[in-house]
Amino acid sequence: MATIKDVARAAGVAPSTVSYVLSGSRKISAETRVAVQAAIEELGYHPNAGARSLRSTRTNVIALALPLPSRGYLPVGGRFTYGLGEAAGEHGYDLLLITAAGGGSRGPGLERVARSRLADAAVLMGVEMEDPRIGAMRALGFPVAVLGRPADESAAPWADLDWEEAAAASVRTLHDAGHRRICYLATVEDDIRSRRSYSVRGIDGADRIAAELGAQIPVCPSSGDPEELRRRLDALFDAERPPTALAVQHPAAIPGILRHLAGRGLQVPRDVSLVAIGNFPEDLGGLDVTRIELPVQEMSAAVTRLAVAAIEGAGDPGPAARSSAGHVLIPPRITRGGTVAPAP
Amino acid sequence: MATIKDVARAAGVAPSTVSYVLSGSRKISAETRVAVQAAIEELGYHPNAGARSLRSTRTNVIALALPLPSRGYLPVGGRFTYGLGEAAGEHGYDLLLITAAGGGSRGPGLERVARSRLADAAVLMGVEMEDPRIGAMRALGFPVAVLGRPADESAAPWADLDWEEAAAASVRTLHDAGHRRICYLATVEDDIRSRRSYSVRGIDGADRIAAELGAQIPVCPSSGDPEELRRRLDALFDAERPPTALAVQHPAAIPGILRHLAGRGLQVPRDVSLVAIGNFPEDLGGLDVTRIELPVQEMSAAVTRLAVAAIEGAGDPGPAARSSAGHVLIPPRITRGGTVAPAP
DNA sequence: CTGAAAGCGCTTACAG
DNA sequence: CTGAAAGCGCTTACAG
Repeated sequence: MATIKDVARAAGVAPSTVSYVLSGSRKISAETRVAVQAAIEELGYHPNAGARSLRSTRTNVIALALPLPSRGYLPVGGRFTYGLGEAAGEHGYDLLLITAAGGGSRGPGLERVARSRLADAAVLMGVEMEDPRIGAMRALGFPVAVLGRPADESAAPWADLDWEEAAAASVRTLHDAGHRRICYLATVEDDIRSRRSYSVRGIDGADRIAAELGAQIPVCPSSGDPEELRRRLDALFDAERPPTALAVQHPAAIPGILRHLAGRGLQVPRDVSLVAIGNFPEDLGGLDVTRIELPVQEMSAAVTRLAVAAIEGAGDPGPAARSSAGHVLIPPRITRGGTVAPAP
Repeated sequence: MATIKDVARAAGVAPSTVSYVLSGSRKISAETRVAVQAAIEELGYHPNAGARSLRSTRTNVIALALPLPSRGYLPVGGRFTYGLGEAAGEHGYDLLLITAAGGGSRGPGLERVARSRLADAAVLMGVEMEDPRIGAMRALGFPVAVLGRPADESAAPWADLDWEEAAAASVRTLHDAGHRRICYLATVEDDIRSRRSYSVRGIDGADRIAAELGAQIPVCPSSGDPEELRRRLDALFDAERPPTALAVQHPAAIPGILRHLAGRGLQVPRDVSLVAIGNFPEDLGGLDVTRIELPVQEMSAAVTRLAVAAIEGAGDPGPAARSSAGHVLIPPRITRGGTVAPAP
């Protein structure tokens, strides 16, 4: 593999000149610049990443700390990897994956990556309301950006769909259609128990809109086990005053829920209206559901921008600048489908 | 951040001794080993990745070259990232993502990563029968392992589900149930046109079993556009002699296909039998479909093992050893569900 | 406008 | 059993 010395020799200049041509941080005569670029092209030269990062303390890599997939959920993390990879690429960064379990025998991935300077920053996914990773990374002086909205909003820059408003808007849509017996089917209980931020925020939004409307909006956790979920639906619809509408924050379950309702002889939307919250377009496989989709591209772009800003601002500005770093709350957009009808 | 010098000072030894404790490549007295390990623990020391890779020409990173998601398919690449990340971790490697488009302004990702030694090897996904990436990496002396089964089977180590046999077994299952009008619904046409290996292998398997059974098994490409797919299904079932059974290699489309058949008044399996090929468990969202699932863990583990072997054997053994490197063909396992019944 | 030199933090022959 | 020294390939003050 060609080194900077090879390029320098081929171009008849000093290695440092090659470096300056590459970084553009010095004025170079057109003549030598052209010669250097020709040599680079000719030799297929790319700077050695290890040497560059050793010298410059920049790796041009962003680490992605994936959550473990919750039982019964699609591995949401995987769906973000494209969006994040592309966003990172646009800023000149590559993306290094860290699975929560990962690291093998080398210890917990995130801390190892931070300490060994394998990356310049980390994007944290599947964040919990009180997430220990944020404090840990801050203690190491390692920049992070959070995909999600933790309780302490000033602890780190973050970007998220506004799940509170998404839940509220879904319920409001159903309420506006005249429904008075609305049930909020929340995320799977594993996620609620571990206080994943989108779970908690969604439930908070349902509670908030209930208070606002002066309505009772019971919240029911979903289950990753399809059979268990069906039992809960049965319990709900076997009750004396069954709901006429559902707001559902468990995207992967939507097709199964629709099938189960049909199996009970309940037609959607004639007998039951439904709004889905936070699904990927593909989750529904062509089903025409009224929904709030997860804006993967927007979220990926936003959190990447924050990570890059955190890298570039690291050290320089005071802690004040770092904490008010930037918060991006993406407003939910509701897509009208065929699953909401006026209350019977 | 602590360096090897800090550790050496704290432990009262030379930096080289710390290095030897870390690598285990030299006998160290128990006393000094303990002292060094205590200092490492104390200081939270992790070796700087850049320095280490510069010196040792090993990064302990495997690059993952993702395919662009085909239109209408779930981003299959994302589903593999967990499996590959964990497998890599078990071998002491991290995973660096390269999206096909990726690299931003820095040029095509894979070649850049190879040339700059950001990784020790690459795993190639979404491979085509004649995939130019394989030759390109070979020319650079950069080890690869392929997730898929390209035409030139000796060009690189590869691991794949045996799609030919998967297709054949699916058709055979339907034939055994007495069906004589079986249609093979292949992958989306984009994938067929670009000759993605699983597309081609699947169709080859259908053709092979047709010849074997002396039967006509028409092959119909699927479509990423749900509406277009419905039109094709209509054309199929409006024909004079409509199929009584489908083998479907387009996992994401299964729920939509079942709904569309139901919409036409066709009951599965009473009127039409169906076998799904290559789906993830979550694709079906609880549907009880006779199917051959994609063995993500097995495939991930196998291709990672091949990548690691390619790294460790790089340079050392002759080209003979490299080309016969190792091919893992995973036999399909059929899971009986409720979508196959005897022919009417 | 360009070059020579130091040094980033490691690993690994070389020496004892 | 341990240490001193060279050097991996870059970047960036320092010098002209």
